[in-house]
Amino acid sequence: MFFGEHTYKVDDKGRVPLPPKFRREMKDGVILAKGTGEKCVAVYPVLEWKRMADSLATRAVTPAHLRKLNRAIFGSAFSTSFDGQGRIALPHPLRDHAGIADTAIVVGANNRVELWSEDEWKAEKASAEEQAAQIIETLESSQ
Amino acid sequence: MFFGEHTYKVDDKGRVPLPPKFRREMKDGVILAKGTGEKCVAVYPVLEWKRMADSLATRAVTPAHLRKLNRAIFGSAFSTSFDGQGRIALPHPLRDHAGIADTAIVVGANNRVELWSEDEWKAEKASAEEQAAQIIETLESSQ
DNA sequence: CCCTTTCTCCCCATTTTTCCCCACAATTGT
DNA sequence: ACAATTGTGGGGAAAAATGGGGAGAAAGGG
Repeated sequence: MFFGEHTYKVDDKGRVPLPPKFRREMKDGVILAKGTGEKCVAVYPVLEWKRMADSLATRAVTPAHLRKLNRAIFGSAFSTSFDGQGRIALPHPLRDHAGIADTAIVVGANNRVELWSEDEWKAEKASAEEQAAQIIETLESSQ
Repeated sequence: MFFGEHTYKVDDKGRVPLPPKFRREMKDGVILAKGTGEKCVAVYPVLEWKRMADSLATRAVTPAHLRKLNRAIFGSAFSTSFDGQGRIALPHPLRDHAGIADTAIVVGANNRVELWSEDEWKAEKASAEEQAAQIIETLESSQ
């Protein structure tokens, strides 16, 4: 389980540290993938990612469908691990996708970790909080 | 398992490098074939390709059917291996089929690798991601 | 049948990138 | 206050990306 929001520098070699607590849950290696829908990079512990990939693959209805699905799932995923200082290297396609320059916001999101650029995160957080507030409103008014 | 999306130059002799991780899984040689259905080149490790060809052959319903199948499978397949720099040479028929000019997108898709032209990949990726997103939606909402 | 041309394959060279290691400052916990 | 951990920055060795050169095989035309 990953919690919290942390800010880290991305050095000019594209390396990002993760919080020590996160590393300990990911020492077997991680899978980097594009955040589905959002402009961020998703970081999964390998086991968690395999579980997800399997449950997706079983939804394929035809061979052509499965090929396409594999392309989407595996094509956007990169396998990597930590260096001696607890950093991971961001592949260029992913860094571009998330628009991450020299600062990354590292966000714990239950079963995965997400990396955001400062700008995208600010926008996402604002809209997330607004939506959450609305949901809470409707919940409370229906009591 | 093949992961990720990588961009490589195709030199004027039609040679394409593959990522080092892919080479290590393919050092016994590879089979190049037309992507079934899609405008791409499929690259299989020999063992994986044999497994596939066998499983197809056992489903042939008549001898004539089997002959036709063999022609289709083996006729468009090329056996090759890596040169000293980790490149494979693309036979002309395949390069034409995939419309690959001077840049190839190398996509890991689980048990195989695919080579795409920039344009075809852009289109395919968009539709593949859309499909995946739909499935993810249904997964999440069914939880 | 032989010569020419093309293509393939293998080797070498250069630049770029990646990876692994070390160093130091800042922070945390004891 | 001290020791250990963590954030940040680089240096240097190794690997990888890219580009050609040239020998030999295959193809094609006279």
